[in-house]
Amino acid sequence: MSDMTIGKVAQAVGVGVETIRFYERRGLIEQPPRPAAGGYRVYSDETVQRVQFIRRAQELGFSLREIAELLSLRTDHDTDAGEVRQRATAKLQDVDRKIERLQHIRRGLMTLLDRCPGEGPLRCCSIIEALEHDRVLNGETAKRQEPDMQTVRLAIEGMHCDGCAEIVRHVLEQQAGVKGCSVSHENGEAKVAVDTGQTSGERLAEAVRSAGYSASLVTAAG
Amino acid sequence: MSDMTIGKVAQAVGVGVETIRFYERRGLIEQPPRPAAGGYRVYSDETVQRVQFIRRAQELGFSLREIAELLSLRTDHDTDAGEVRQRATAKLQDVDRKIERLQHIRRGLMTLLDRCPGEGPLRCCSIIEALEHDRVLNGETAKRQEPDMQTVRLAIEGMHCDGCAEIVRHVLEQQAGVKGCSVSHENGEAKVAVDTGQTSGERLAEAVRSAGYSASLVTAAG
DNA sequence: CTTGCCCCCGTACCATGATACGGCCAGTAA
DNA sequence: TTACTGGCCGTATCATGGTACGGGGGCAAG
Repeated sequence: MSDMTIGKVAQAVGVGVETIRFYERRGLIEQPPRPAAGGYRVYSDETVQRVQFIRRAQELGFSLREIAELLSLRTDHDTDAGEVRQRATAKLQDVDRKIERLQHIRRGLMTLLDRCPGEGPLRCCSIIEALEHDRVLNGETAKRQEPDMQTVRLAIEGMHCDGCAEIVRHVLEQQAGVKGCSVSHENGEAKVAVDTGQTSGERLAEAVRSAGYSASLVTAAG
Repeated sequence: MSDMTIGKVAQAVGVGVETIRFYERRGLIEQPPRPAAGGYRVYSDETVQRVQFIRRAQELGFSLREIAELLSLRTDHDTDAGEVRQRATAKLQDVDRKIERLQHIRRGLMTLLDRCPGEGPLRCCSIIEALEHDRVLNGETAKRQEPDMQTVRLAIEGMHCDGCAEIVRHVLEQQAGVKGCSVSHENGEAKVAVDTGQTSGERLAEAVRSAGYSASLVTAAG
């Protein structure tokens, strides 16, 4: 399958001709010389492989710039596999950050939708109201240096043994802003020392819920 | 705090002057007329509110285009609050899709990193190799109709009671491709009926681990 | 009255990943 | 030979959310 025109390559990979040319301009693939005799450029199977490489790396979240680096690593025979691994790890962290950011957004939207009446005149719309007056999300922008430590109590159902309590403690301790916590399966309760500048009780409850328990904030002081 | 210059507005909200102007060009905020007497444009507190609205909505993942719509909804007094809620719901779904896509990417990266030796010459690099030859991700492109059902066994440590087993079962059942499963805390084991076209044993183990247990694939047939 | 900071305005530019257009030429089939 | 498809090439455009620059003018303090 060597000796193809650009259109064949595009078809083989399932992308547009313009896309191939775009990758050429970006230096991701080499443009074969135009035959001295004139006529069309001759592409080989190697180009197809390379474009497929690019597409697969894109599916993994790598940008074209990063893919260019991966490609040159691949060509450079001094490259250690650890170098590649390191990039993949970095990308994984990158993806994790994006996911975290989106989950942050998700929590904000959920909170608004929770409070929303869902119908009626606009002046009753809690969403618009929140956008007008509240700080909707509390992470990220609030880089407050002085932590605002509080103790939050969570009522947790579904813990059947100390092992469960142990797991809940583990989950809570992994949350940002949690400085310490104690969990008791006898009482069905967790006490969490938390910097409310970094997280909120509701978020902690959500974390516990996503581990498979039911959790709710105990609002009354104890 | 009315009667401010554009710079004051920018400062009050914590954005650049150029950003305000950009929003004006995009029709998100109205540009006050230049005084007939000449001099600087006079901005009011309302502009500050409006820019803050925009920023908050951005934090919730709305694009400027969508925010423009929200703003005009807000002005239009015929708007029902349900309209706003509907947009928020749509955005939530949007965010969920993005999260899913990223988690898909994440799984792909994890799979690659799992198999990766981490050092040595490049020809041993399973990551490069996968990009060269494999279909790295299996969702989305591979819409295989015929499921490839198998039974996977997981050895799980840390389940102290039936409640734990219950939770693990719940976690497993939420995974894509899982058709059914049984979990026993006595045996420290889960048997999962799974479509390996949609997920992998390692991914299931990972899911269990992220719920706070330790899990490993039982490779020997039982 | 000068210095220096800020506003005004239009335009250009950044990254990202393509897609589109127009004019010309190469190759091929009827 | 003619017509049609498709390669070639440079440039422009799209969406997204801004940032930057340059020339000019306003405004206030020293």
